Amino acid sequence: MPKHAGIHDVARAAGVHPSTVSRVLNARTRHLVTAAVAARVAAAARRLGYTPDPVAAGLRTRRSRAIGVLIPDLANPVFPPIVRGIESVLTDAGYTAVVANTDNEPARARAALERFAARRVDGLVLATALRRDALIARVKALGLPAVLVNRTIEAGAIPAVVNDDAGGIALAVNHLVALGHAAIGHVAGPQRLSTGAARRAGYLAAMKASGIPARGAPVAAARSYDIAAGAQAARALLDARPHLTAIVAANDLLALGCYDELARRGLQCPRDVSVVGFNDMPFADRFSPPLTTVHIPHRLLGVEAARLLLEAIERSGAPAREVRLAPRLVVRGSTAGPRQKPVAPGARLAQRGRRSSPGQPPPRTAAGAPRQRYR
Amino acid sequence: MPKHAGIHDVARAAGVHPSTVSRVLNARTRHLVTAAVAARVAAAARRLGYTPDPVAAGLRTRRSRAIGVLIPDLANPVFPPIVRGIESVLTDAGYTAVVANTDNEPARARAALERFAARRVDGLVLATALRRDALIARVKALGLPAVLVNRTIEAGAIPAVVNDDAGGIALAVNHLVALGHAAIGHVAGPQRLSTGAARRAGYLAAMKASGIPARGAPVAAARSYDIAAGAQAARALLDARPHLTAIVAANDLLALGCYDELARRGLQCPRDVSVVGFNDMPFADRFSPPLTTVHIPHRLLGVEAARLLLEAIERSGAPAREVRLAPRLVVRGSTAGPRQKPVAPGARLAQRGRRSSPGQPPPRTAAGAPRQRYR
DNA sequence: GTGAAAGCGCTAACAA
DNA sequence: TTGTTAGCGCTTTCAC
Repeated sequence: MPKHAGIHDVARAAGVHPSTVSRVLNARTRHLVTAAVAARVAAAARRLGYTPDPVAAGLRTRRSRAIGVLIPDLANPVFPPIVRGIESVLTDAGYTAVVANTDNEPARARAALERFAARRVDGLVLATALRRDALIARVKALGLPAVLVNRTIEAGAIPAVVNDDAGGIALAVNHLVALGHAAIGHVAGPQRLSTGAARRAGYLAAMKASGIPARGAPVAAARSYDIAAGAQAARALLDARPHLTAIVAANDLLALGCYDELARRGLQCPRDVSVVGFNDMPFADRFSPPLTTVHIPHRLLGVEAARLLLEAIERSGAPAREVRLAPRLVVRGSTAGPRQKPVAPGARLAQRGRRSSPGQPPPRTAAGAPRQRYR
Repeated sequence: MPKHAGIHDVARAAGVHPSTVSRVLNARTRHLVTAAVAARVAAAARRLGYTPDPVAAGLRTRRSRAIGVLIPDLANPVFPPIVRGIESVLTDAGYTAVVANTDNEPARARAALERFAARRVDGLVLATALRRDALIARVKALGLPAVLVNRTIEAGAIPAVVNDDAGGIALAVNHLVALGHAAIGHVAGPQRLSTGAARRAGYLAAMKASGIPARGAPVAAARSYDIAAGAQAARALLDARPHLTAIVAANDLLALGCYDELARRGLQCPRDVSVVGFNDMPFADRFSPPLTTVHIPHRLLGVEAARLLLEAIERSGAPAREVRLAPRLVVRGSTAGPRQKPVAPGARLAQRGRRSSPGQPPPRTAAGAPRQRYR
């Protein structure tokens, strides 16, 4: 059984009343106490190994100093750095971050939210937001300060830290256009998520800005942000438009799905089709080929979200700011100029081992690709 | 301001005494109450949206129903699945998992432990254990039930869920020997960690069992489990033994470091040197070449750890069991038979683009490698 | 089977 | 400046 010294023990040892001990230990009230007494109390506390119980304190003050963090999928490598950013800021501010996984299921998110509410968390960081999210209404009903991170909601009177998704996709599209591509398709993310919708819109806008007509900008949306869904969407996209020379994927996992579908068709990346991802997840530089992608400042996203939340907790009247972080393009080995002649639709596995035709720019292979390390 | 209905509100609404409400809501005491009254109370509770406050309850019962989880590095992809396994078991059992990152720094681990203790967690899951870990003494002094996961301590009277590290490494060594390798080196992990030490010992034992003399089993230990340290160790290893045809790395990140060092020397994997990793981290099948590695059941590791902890909490007299999970080898593209003639020590970048000599078994390339998906 | 009362460890108001 | 008192929301004796 854990045995903790209580405030009474310290008070007895220091020969003062418990409330004095409390005053000494609380930064806001320490100045109300004689230096001599404060020293005596501090000494007794140290001697007894006394740790104030923040839970009991919270019961009285109605502040738990705990923050609930909702993550859609910890196994998606984008989120751990975000979590660490959140955690580091909150810990430094004296809060405890309690993170829960939702597996992208609204029901789990709801359940986790209720557990957080029951534990009387002081605020929430939500990385799970849908564009139209019933959870938000519940959060507001509970009166809990909350900040969204990475994903945001449609009509947002709630602070959020997001990427410039449209701007990031424009970077990708422009990179491909500069390489000489015109037949560029988009494997979009789930349209119920702000990232999926914003990146899709950004793709369409960037294509238009490049003078490519709307019908030359095909899109297939994936049902979720994972490899299998990416492969499925790429398949639909390439079935409809076999002559595409480049694909902009809405995130890196979808890009990996594109890799798979290209391989299945006997097409090589980037020789036959260039692929760009989004997020620059850890190890994206290790893929085969190393993935050209849009880098987002993962950790900073978490840091800013936590700061915004602390701000919202301090003065609850503050307006709901949205912080938008700038992404940047990281060029690796999955993009190259288009081939002179697009591959025939029937091209199959036989082609796999073939070397690039002479006269073409040499394909960038995994080994030869310019490699840029993450971090 | 969050507004929660309290037990008194429910009592008033149901026309009973608060203690009766408490009895109804507590599974252990519900049978002490009339069915009629119980129904009335339940209805009132639902109507008011009453959620019992586990924190206040904990103050009284001295059980917080919270478990602290210490993770060395969430950004290492091995840990998220472990965390999810832990979380799912604990959540189902009515506990809240509070996870903290230690960045592999004992001081942070200690600080996090003290925060956990202050919050009166009911138990701990530690993924951070050093072979000789001062933290453990503190945990025992606090009287907290604890379970180790993945890493364990030297002299262990504390329950743990670990991999059969030696057995896993034997799988790797035997695989290489079967391919015809004899000049096999080991890039070991940090020797202050049980995984680093056990895998090193396993390597030496397996080499010996294969009839390879001890001096033919060179080892270089990395300072930490990351890519840079792996590259550094591989460098030392190859400087000392330039004729190695295979390297067994103590984990996947170290294996990636080996990839880097081989590339730097103008050597190709697996043509010139085969590499085996350990852990089968997510996306290991995506590397270039896809990594042959020892798969460990990440999620199950977490699940078992959580179960063991719950067991330890229920009956604190239980003996400290150690659960050892069996790994399995996953063969991908980073291993192949050795070349007839080892590459000359001076071989350099010029060699990079060279095709494999005729008459050799064709190197397994990324595209052609047998690929086995994780999950 | 139900009500009454005390108290978990702490803080905040008020009194001295 | 320090002590006193009440009570945060709950559980658990103990009476009835």
